[in-house]
Amino acid sequence: MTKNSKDLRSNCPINFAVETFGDKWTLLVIRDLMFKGKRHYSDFLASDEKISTNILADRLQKLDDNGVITKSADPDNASKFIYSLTKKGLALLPAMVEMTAWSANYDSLTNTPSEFLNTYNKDKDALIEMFKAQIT
Amino acid sequence: MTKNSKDLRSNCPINFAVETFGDKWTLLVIRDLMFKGKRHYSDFLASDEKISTNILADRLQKLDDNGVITKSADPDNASKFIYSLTKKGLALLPAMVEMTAWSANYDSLTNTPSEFLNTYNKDKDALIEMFKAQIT
DNA sequence: AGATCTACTTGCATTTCACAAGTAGGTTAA
DNA sequence: TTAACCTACTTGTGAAATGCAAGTAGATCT
Repeated sequence: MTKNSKDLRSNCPINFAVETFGDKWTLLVIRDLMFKGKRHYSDFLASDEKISTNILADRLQKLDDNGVITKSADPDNASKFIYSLTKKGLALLPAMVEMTAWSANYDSLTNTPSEFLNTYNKDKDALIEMFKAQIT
Repeated sequence: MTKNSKDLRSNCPINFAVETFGDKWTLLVIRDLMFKGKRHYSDFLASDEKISTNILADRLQKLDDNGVITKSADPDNASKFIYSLTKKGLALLPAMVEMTAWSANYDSLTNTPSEFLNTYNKDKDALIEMFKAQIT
């Protein structure tokens, strides 16, 4: 088993995306890292959607395996770990912004701030840069 | 149960996206409609990833229920149906393009044409318009 | 009219997931 | 200094989703 033989169903790029985050939970963890500044295990557990702890542990591990996030010791507390997006994870930002815009347009109950769509419609690149600058 | 009470886990836009296409198969069906011109049940069944027929029937139904696709009789063959993207489904094109670009950049085995990334880097809007024009 | 095509449904075994409980190491407060 | 608590998990068990094979009903081709 070499580095690149990951037993994908196909080499289609959309399939690669699906194999990376095509489930009910992974994208929510990425969202928490990207837009909500969450960094610790217990932060993710506390999200609105109530992810269960075994699923969270599994998804964090898989995201790490796939190079989307990294796990490091927290210098402020030896019993905590800090999870962060890698460059590869950060590169999902444009896709996340597009998904958010789509939902804002088609989900009548969405809680997307109206300012998001305004900026999205005026200057999409600026919106993406704004989020990028804010992610630590 | 009103039209908008869909029992979502939250009103987060990313969660809405996940509830719509967050599984191993739905995005592949959308891909086939968007980029591969597939329209009939048997076309989707024939994709590289080998979706099984009960899962395909279920996903087509859910996409129809969610207003992402429509199902109509085929005027050329009374035993066939034509599946098409709605406006809501077509609106996923920018997100699909971003996901494709991400995979093209980070999956060494992806079969994305190099021309895709060239055009994406030069003029993203033009790329999206090009695909939009091509979807019938 | 019989075979084939098309879009499914049904049944069953396997895999994945959700929920609850348990655990091991580190931290805090008395 | 030790007991309670915090943090990041793992384990067990039942429920749900999935995969595979077979069956079906209406339409079409020959």
